[in-house]
Amino acid sequence: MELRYTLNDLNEAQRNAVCNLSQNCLVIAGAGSGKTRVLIQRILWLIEDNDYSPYSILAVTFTNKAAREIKTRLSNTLNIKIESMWVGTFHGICHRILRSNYQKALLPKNFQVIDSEDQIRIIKRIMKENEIENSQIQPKQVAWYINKKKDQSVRSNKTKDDDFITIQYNKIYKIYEDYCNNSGLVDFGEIILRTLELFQKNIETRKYYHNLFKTILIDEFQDTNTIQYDLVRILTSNDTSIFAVGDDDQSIYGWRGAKVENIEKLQKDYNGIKIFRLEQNYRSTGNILDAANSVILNNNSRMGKNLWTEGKSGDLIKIYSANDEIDEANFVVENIESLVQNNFKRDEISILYRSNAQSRVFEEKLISKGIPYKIYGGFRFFERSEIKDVIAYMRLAVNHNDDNSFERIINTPVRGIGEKTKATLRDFSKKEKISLFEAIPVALKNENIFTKKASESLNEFFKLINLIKDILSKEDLPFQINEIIKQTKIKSTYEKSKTEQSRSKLENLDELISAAQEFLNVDLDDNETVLDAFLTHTSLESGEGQGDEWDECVQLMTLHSSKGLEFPIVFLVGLEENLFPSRMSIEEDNLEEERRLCYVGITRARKNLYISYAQLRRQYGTENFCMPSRFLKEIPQEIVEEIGFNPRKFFDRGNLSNLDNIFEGESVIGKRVKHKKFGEGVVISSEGFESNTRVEVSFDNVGKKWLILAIANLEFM
DNA sequence: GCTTCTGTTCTTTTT
DNA sequence: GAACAGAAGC
Repeated sequence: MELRYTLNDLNEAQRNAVCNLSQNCLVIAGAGSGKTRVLIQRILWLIEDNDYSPYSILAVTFTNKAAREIKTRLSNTLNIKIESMWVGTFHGICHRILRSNYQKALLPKNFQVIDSEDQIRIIKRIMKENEIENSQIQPKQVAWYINKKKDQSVRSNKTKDDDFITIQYNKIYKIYEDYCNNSGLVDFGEIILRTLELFQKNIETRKYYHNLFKTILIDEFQDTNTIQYDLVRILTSNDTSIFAVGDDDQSIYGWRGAKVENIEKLQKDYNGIKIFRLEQNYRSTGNILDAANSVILNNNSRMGKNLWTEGKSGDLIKIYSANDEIDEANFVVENIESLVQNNFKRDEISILYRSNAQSRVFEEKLISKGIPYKIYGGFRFFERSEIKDVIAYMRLAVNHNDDNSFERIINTPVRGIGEKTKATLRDFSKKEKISLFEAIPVALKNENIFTKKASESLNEFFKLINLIKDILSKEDLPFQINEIIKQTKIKSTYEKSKTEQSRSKLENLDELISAAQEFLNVDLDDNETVLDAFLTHTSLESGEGQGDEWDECVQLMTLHSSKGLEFPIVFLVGLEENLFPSRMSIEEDNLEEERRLCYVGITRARKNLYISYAQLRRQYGTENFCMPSRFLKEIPQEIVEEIGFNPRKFFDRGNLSNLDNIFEGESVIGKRVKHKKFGEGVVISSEGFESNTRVEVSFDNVGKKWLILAIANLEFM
């Protein structure tokens, strides 16, 4: 049945925000107050009641998932070509703009988007080739530095050399920039920076988009970073209106450069902006809301807001004290089983955790009980090595300058081209100033550069890429991919090895073909082919929604990816110090963002919230005793029901008795201790302070272990 | 040049 | 525990 557009089911505050003619609006909306709904209704109101063209509206979301959701909901009401609407992430929108303006943006027509893994690979190679090998400089950190610079619109020629490290960073940045330019590659940060520069340098282009976009709507505004803000700024003319929706309490991407201050900046830069507040929550029970409110109250830097509900207080929040991570998973999965028996659907239940690595235990338990589940994020489909190999073949065939793809596949599957041959080829391409791929035929003309065997292999490879180029001009995408997998011998190589791993890789390759199948009826922009669109899709989208389309799955994801979603039942797991809040954030004193993440987690729940923590957790191969997260203590005791075999009673804790005396001005390192289970040993290091103190003990019989002093109950000898 | 073994290091979140 | 790098042996 087709839904009709109506404003009737909005409350007054929501309706005020949706229907107003002020040029610029800022909606500060708490969790569950109908934020997305307001955004969608606003778009509909502009189109249906104010004669806006659907294509004159730019709506920016934070994730692809959110963009898809908005598009789906709009298409239920509007009878138009939704895909052509400007709804997407900053990256998606900017990419689309770059495609149509590639010449002005100084990009080749077939430029390709690379993901963070590619970026790190390139940096690694650059460091090796330029002999910048120093234990203090890690590729990951260099990538982080470059991305940060790009987020501040700082090009490599504008960086400042502060110390030895930054000198090296800047040197790599410069080479990396040249490398990407020569290879026609664009990373995530570059997509945004290029677009901003395009508008800065080309007044005509800027004017074109000023005329195109009458209004700009931005979801999750608290998560915009500096360059994204600048981009919004440059896209607004005197006639453009802004509609920003955000919640400072849900700002959880500071580590990626997000600036909550942008909310205040917006109020300064857009004079007379009208502010609306949505504080009535329609999602959660009173108890869940109380928990969320009391946790977030511990943060100092807040704009201030208190969510309320007309609903009932509901069930108590259940907090389970697990023996270890396996016991925790048992608890969660057993409860899921009984919930499903009580007529809850599996997709109404979610398990939320702080780090991706935590998902494994839950997966194993769910599999053993035969409960379907779906994991969001984590290992992304398109990031799997076998998938990236196939994509690299396609990319190299499309763009011969793509040295990164070349390096990836030149010897995958193995064809006898080793380090020596590669090095010779690299030298040659550098000397001739041509790409690695184009260097092959030229180099082969010179006798005796390579061994006879290497020459043959290179020649074979050259022919193979040309064959793929030919394949890509025939039939459709699924056929092409299937053919590539065969011709490159990727398929036969995996088929030969009979391991479980190879079998799953083959399955993934099949999934890639079905992903291509779904791509056949995609809407294309100007200047774009199906192949272009597909290759972009593989780096800009994670590959969610692929494969298992059975909708009734238990939902597993990190707290970060849960933002914007809601579930009747939420299991919030791993509430332990050093895990959540994470060790990094404790060390860097970044607890407020971590607390906001907790707030996000709690407010995902509509009806029932289960929280759990383990007293012992195996991590990175060792056993660690853990302390309950400080966030647990911030939830009012009256709305909590503590369950579990051996409740830790974290509310009463905090008294360290005799241990305090031992610490008074004296180091524990070197002291001999006795543990009930592990026996005797020597303390070899310690970190943290007060109730957070952890010590590393080298036990005589069981080796080294990290223990939490407050819990381990060590006897000092 | 390829494969296998061993030792080392790094462990947060994502477009 | 996994991913990676380097060495040894084929």
